[in-house]
Amino acid sequence: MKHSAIRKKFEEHLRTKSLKFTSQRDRIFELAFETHQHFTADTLHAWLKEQDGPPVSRATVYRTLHLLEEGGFIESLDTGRGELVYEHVLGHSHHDHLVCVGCGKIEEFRSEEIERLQEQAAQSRGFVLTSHTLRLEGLCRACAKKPEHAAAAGKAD
Amino acid sequence: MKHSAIRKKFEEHLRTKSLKFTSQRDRIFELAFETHQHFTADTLHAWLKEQDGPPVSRATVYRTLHLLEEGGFIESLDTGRGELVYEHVLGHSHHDHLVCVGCGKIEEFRSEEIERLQEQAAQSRGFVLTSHTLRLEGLCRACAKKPEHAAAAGKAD
DNA sequence: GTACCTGCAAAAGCTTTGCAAGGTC
DNA sequence: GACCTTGCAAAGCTTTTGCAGGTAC
Repeated sequence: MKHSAIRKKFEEHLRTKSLKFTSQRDRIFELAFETHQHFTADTLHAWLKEQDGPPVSRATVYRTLHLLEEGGFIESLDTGRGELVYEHVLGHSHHDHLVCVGCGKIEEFRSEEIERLQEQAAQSRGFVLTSHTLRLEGLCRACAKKPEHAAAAGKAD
Repeated sequence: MKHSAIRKKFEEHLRTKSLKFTSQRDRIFELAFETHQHFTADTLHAWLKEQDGPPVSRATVYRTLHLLEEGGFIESLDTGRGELVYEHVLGHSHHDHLVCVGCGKIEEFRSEEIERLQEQAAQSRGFVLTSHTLRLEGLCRACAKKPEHAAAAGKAD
């Protein structure tokens, strides 16, 4: 889906819920869809500060992020330590994450087979799936080579 | 692995790191391994309060939980909303989670095939896996029947 | 006796909320 | 003009930390 189409969807979403299209929401939306990185509310807030426009409060960032999440425009996943990370979703198909515990890098991947097996596992237990999170943790190629991480690569204990 | 063996391991772990075996640690350890549920630090703290013994501070609960996690006795997974949930691990093989978004129930499951595919996906991207988290979200059989959840089961909106 | 531990209470970090002023439709 | 939004600052949560007294070894 193209950026302009997604943007239309967003405006439409706001209209549907009789919400206003404000400049703050516009800027937050744009940043969320311009980046190809995962970001936290705080990161996005910092990006806004770097921009030319007037400052946007942290509260508004959080509120808008919720709005976008509810609307299915972005998704949150957590770093594991009390912080939510967002990524845009529309125009960007579903995928899972490989997280490097050495450097924090996040890679995305997708396996149709895993998706299928998940569906199957859920069904056999009577669940109707709405979403899932698969997070593989380990060391990326670069970190696995570093001596200080050699131990972690060898064991699971 | 039997409870007594796990307990020995725990005592040994403490000794190895020249840490003391205190009554607080003992009680926290016991609770973590007695339960078959997932628990938060706060839940465990509440369980301690219900017991006959003297109260144990929240700080100690957190500290001991970290200790147990480091030692590989328990694992944490997050609910998705700023709260860590623990479960014991030794004497309890690896598994993934099915979480009901309707009632919060957590079911465990394991699929060898998914495990294998994960390994494969990681390897092909140069990652050495240390752990993973697979969390399927949806509605359990009971919740899927409830009218207030019917919508969620059908759509992703 | 020497670390190490504990409890308390305060602090920290992320996120949410109440309220009055301001913007959108 | 009505209602939704914003910003601010304060509060809410879970988790962490400094310190003084207590405990295991």
